Amino acid sequence: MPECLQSLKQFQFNDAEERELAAYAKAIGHPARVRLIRILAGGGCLGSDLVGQIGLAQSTVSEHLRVLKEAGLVHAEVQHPRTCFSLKPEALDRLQALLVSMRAG
Amino acid sequence: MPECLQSLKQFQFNDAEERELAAYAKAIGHPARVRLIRILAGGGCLGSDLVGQIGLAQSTVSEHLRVLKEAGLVHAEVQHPRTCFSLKPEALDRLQALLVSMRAG
DNA sequence: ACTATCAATCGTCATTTTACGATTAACGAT
DNA sequence: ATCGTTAATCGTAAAATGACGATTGATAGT
Repeated sequence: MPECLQSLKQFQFNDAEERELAAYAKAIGHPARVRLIRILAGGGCLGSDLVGQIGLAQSTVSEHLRVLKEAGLVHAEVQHPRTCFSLKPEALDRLQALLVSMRAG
Repeated sequence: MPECLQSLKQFQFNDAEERELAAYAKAIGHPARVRLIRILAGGGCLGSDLVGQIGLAQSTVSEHLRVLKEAGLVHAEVQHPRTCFSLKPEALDRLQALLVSMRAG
């Protein structure tokens, strides 16, 4: 019997929060998307000079941005033919809060 | 010309850190793994009562645990035929630090 | 030696993700 | 009306992921 056997306490899970955290994490879980966030965190937004900053095809970058948008981490404001991308800081706040609460529970 | 055009500043990227963050996030990016972490954060560790707590097959839970181990988030100590799983808090610390530094950069 | 137990691994399948080039849509400027 | 620019979308292909049941390996107990 391992001494590490936990007291089998009742966990009250919060499905919604768990899935929320997983969704944020999944969105961030790619180097290209981390870099995109990193750039957007650097202030304001900019069209797809983003494409230049990342060594990927335009369509691929667009797809990564779509993922980030869908996860609610990034906001896009179309001003044709450009689109302005910006970080949604409140989403990162939320993510950090979820991380903390997962540890403390 | 969108007023949000950023000053095109030189970003000095830290590839290694970006990939590190992405790897952590990717590992957390699944509800089942969030739940596993959540349980393990609740103290000590326990064999695969984990399997019971999560509505998935033993082999599937084992695979999720493997992912978490590989990402360095969880530690496994084998005491045959059981294995004790435990959270590595320093990994979560690191993750949180990376998140912060990504925002500030 | 045999059995029971538990986690890892294997083989398989369906789904999702990542990436690309090509095309399309939406405008501003000429 | 045409052209250029920019981002989204489409079509496609390769790879990775998630899930399962079945099998295996490693012990402790009988």
